[in-house]
Amino acid sequence: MKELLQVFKALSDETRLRILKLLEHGELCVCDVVAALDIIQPKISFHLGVLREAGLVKDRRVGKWIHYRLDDSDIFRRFLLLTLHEKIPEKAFRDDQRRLKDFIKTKPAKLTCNPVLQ
Amino acid sequence: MKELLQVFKALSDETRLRILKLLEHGELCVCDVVAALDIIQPKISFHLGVLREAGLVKDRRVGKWIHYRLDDSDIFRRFLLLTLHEKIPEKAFRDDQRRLKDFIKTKPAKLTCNPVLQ
DNA sequence: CAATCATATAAAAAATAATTTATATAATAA
DNA sequence: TTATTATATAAATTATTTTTTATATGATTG
Repeated sequence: MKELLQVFKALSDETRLRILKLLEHGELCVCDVVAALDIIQPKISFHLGVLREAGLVKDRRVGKWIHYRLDDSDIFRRFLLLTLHEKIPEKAFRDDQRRLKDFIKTKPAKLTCNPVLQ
Repeated sequence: MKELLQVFKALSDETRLRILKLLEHGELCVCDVVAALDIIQPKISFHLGVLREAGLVKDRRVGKWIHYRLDDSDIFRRFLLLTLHEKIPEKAFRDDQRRLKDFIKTKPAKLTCNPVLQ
């Protein structure tokens, strides 16, 4: 009950949906998300924390970076994430995707942070 | 997107989950819900409004009463409601169910309002 | 080990949502 | 048609959540 509420609350915010959509294609570090959404870092950290507490994302430290990825180990959350990705068209957050691309392109040093995206 | 947010927000409140759980077994009028949840009427009306706006319940007038029922005409909402009913044990809101029963029992005149429950 | 970089957290401020109280509306009953 | 019953709505208050600003932590690099 409390858990259900926590998951629904986590999904009740546009910034957080943007983050989840961004993570659809794989793991990202906080600074990637900051750049993609063009939102200040403490705000992103706050929202990532809400998503983590709700069990919708997982984090792991990689050197001085912290990487976040979707957590679909639970079937209920997995369905919600699938629905989200299906219901929200790619173009809805086209700008986020573009800024992410640009950020990664213009920062070759960043590749140590996110080898997945090379 | 806006619609998704609206649905998740509607599900992010304990009172509203109690209402949805109560409606699992069929249509009820506002005064039934008021009695079952033991919550003042304007508050119940407010929450029913939120659920209605989100497309999770439907209403219809029956004489001077207004009946509410789950609206599962959309597959996404239907899944959410099913999950809710599956994830929240019956006993979680046992008191609500009991108060509803008592209310209906002690008000025979009410049967005009809710023939379903005779 | 001092400086820097990436991220988290705390405190204050701002925004949003829920609750209460009072009143309006609409249907029915007297 | 007046009174009553069921429900909705508006305004004011309270509570919760989000945002901002400032600072702390922890790892890395020079």
